Amino acid sequence: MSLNDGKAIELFARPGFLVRRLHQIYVAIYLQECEAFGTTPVQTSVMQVAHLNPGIDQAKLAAEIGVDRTTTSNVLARLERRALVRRESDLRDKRLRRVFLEAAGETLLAEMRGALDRAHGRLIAPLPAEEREAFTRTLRRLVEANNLHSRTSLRIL
Amino acid sequence: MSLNDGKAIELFARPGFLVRRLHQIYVAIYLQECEAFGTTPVQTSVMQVAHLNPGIDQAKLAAEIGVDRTTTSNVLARLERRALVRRESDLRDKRLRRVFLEAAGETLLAEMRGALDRAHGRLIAPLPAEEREAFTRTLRRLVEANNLHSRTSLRIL
DNA sequence: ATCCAATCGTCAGCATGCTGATGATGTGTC
DNA sequence: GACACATCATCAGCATGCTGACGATTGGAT
Repeated sequence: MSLNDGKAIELFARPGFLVRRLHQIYVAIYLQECEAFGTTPVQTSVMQVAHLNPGIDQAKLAAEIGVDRTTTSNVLARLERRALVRRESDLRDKRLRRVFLEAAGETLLAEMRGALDRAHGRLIAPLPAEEREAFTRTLRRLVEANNLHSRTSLRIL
Repeated sequence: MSLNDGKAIELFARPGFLVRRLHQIYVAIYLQECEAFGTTPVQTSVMQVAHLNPGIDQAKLAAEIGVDRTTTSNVLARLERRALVRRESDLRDKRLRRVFLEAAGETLLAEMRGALDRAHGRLIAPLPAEEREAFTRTLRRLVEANNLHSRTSLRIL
């Protein structure tokens, strides 16, 4: 049984199955390209959001990347342990913990830039150059249209 | 900050980020549609492969769905606990544990058919009907081309 | 016959993700 | 001012995924 023998067609015609597998593949590619940095894809997303939004609270940060608050909290704890990120309780609203990217985090993010570009590039490299942009746009379209289906939806204005 | 304000464009132009998010969304849709069955997407894939290949060993089953042996072993243990699946040691090659879908598993799989179709359908429903097929084909193309990048590659003849 | 390399299943350990629950805090209403 | 309700962060618990390691077994080479 293989990709090409009829029996497996079932699974390989399923967009949900293929998306799971493609995600898995992206993680593998990322880990190859970013091995030297010891980070994960989600950790990188968290740092990017913290870079662009210094002082954002955890719940808003979670909404930016579409990960629930619990997971985000855990990811931040790991980044904080490595001193890439800092969390400060808000003095006015004591429920909030505000997130800041530390200097070490800024440096790391800058150094990762090339590896990150390569990782994303390799994922769609098998497509003809003229189809890559369209594929990414279609992905984005599906993500935006289906956004509300998952518990922690991305924030959309 | 939102999907549309320039700052977030960064992440939303990244195919890797979008694939992670779309996978997350598919899981959420699956769990809505298949809530009554108490299964996960991977458990369903395992059962489908066991249905089509009675007596397949765990390693080959893992390769069929692109999940590593350890995870597959855990998934099978859970399915076995629910008596949906049975594992038998091979008498000739004692390293192997052969997997069989139990009658209860066959029944469940049959009952899930409609919900599964709906789940996969909803994922690509936001696309114009004439683009859905092409999108799924592109996904498959990327999965096949990048297959070898992840540790547990899918078996390809 | 004996060693060697490969394979299989499992273990420990870690990182994403989810759920439901809880405690602390804010906000709005009356 | 008191009360209900919402929001934030975290906890426990579970399911996917990965890595590196291990013992058991197999098959091939010598």
